[in-house]
Amino acid sequence: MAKAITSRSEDYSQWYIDIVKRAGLADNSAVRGCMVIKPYGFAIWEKMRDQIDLMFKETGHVNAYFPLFIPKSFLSREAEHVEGFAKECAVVTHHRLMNDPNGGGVVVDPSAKLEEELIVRPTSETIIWHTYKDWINSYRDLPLLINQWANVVRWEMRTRLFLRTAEFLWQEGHTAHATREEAVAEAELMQKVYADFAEQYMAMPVVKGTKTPNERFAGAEETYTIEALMGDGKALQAGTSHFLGQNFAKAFDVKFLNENNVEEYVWATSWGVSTRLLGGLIMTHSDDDGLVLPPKLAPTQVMIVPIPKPAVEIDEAAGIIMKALKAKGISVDYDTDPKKRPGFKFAEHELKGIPVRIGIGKRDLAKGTVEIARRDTKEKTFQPMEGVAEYIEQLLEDIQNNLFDRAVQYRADHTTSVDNFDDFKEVIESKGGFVSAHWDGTDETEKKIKELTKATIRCIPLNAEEEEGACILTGKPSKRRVLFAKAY
RNA sequence: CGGGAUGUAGCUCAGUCCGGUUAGAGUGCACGUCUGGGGGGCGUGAGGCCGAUGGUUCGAAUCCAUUCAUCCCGACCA
Repeated sequence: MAKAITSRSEDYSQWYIDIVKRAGLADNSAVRGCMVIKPYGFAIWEKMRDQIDLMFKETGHVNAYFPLFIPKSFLSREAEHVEGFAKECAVVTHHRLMNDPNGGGVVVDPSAKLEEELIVRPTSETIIWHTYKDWINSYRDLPLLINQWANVVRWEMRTRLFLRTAEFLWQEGHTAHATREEAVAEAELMQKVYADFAEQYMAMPVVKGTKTPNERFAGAEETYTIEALMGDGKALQAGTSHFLGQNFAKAFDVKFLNENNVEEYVWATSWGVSTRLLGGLIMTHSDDDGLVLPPKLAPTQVMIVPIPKPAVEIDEAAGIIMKALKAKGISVDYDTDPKKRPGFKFAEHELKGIPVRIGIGKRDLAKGTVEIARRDTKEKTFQPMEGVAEYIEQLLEDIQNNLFDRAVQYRADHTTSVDNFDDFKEVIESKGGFVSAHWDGTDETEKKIKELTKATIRCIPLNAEEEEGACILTGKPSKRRVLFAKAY
């Protein structure tokens, strides 16, 4: 194993790949664009998933599961939707293999051609709304608040571990409502749920906003987004929530009778976050020594390392500490591997982002203390054995808060307001980050700016104040600033 | 789909230009040993149809052709 990972300043992209691989999060697989999520990476995903799932249930949603395959014809029911996804779909055309009569292994059996091809879901609006038609008849059937945890496939041209893979894991919520207002409220609520999760658990600050028509989800009337800023100054769309209007209800003929016995189309939302969040987590906190995990999402929050190796007194002290930590609901492990040396273990656990390390050596024990090292700042202190669990409980909270504060500060330092196009280009090209600027509200201007600078409008922030201004490109009047950035 | 590159040990790569016994290194792995407060030292060992196919040649990892795959940079995207 090489001793160091590529430094962030040297090659950010390679640094990211090094972290993912060396920390044991994921690997490339035999299938192009598809990754193997390794146990440690999956453990983090499980922590995230469990928490998000809890938050969904607290807001009244239930889980269900819909098929992986979607009849091809479903995709063409909603015109914009097919436009948005058709180019990147995997298609199942046959259902059987046979031995090659020429001895070349197995080949597709031409007689097993499907009557109608099946699409491997890139997202499930169509199959779900086809199903909802049967489930919804009356206003009493509404709202329908359903989520599913699933894998989806989008045949991307270029992939990156976690950030963009051909197959990825996600959740997709699909809700049906009696009124426009209620559906809009739902879409906004889920954006808030995502933002709360990102900030309180991932310690990743996000900007809540709406997408421009150009960046909107295919088939949506409004897309609410949470946008995070990564360590290289690029933005990451971390989660989206869509108000779908009546588009899917009309495409799949989903109507209900209201209280006045009048037939109406249903109003819809859909919303999702994916394993991409793991990429965001990595790029928000990690450093040149490896992964840095916020305590709330760390599979192991505390690692105890015996120095230099396990021994009776050390094992005893470790046992006492572990018991006290576990009683507080803190996950802790004791690294008893006799073959590996302390220095190796320190580096290894730092690489894996374990928030707190406790070093116990005989020298310390004689003084009744242990060494405590925090991952986020690399600071080490000596603490008395007495009350060490309370100290660590507080320390984990401090680390969680410090990571968030640090990320907020970074974002503040990398958010720039500009009022003319020269400054805009300069900031996008050199400093990066979010650029707050006026825009005339047109598709053409947005596309032109993207062409010229590669920056896109990440969102129209929810909290944007009304402010008279002039579009940085065209000089036309604008009522508020929007956030631009280069994005993943 | 355009542009660029690479396929040799589990991993990272040298060797290829200029063909010549038995294909190398580092790291990882196994065993032994001395160690032990920030990625240890020494010793021994296992591990390869040099991406695939076909050619040229007395002889191919090396030259030629074809092919497959992967990676990077673009356009597309959560």
